[in-house]
Amino acid sequence: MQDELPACPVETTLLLISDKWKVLILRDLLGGTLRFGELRRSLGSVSQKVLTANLRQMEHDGLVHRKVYPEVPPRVEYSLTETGKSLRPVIEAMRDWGSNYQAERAA
Amino acid sequence: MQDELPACPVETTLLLISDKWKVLILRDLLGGTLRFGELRRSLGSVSQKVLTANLRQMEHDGLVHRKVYPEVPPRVEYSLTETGKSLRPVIEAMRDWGSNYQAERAA
DNA sequence: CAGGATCCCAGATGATACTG
DNA sequence: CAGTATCATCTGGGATCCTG
Repeated sequence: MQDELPACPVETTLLLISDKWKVLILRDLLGGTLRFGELRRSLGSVSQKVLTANLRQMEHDGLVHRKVYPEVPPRVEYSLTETGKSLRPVIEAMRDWGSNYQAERAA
Repeated sequence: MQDELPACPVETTLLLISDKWKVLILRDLLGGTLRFGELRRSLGSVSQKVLTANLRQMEHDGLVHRKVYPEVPPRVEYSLTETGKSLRPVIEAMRDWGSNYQAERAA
């Protein structure tokens, strides 16, 4: 995405994962490798264009690995790089907090 | 913000803090109470309108507390509610990760 | 199946002016 | 000082069509 990183670490993280779908892409790829179509469905309702764009950025940022199989019909698998996997604590923290918030609301 | 929460905890969290400035507002208010103007300056370059809108949503969502002093000139202080403070682990996780990412990039 | 190329839009953000 | 009110802008996102 950008190649100039903000000085603030929090802003740096925001720059890389603050788009609407990136966090959800991480959530799903943390479960393991997925094909483009599988990922698309697991996300809910992303358009191809947007999903592709997000994945390309994440690949460029070193978060996602893209593996193309020279087959017909085409097959492309996405997985997290080590850097991508290292975001797990962030996603988990969000999951935990969201879970508690939902519970509070129910009460 | 919304009153209907998504089923997924991660999405719930996203719904509440995914706006451009909210995470940074949290980052700064985690350091303690701030006046409107102070918060504005510490964020960098938000417009009043946007900052106000974000704070109002966060107040509605129970993350931020707004205290108005009946003085002239006006004085309004913002602080985090307990629910807001409970987001600290999320922000910290982002800070840690961003910090490491910056280091990796430098190398 | 994966994704490139276009056209289009809403909603978030920004800039400015005004006020209790 | 901390807003409110408007108007202008911009871009992420969506819908559709096409293709190797």
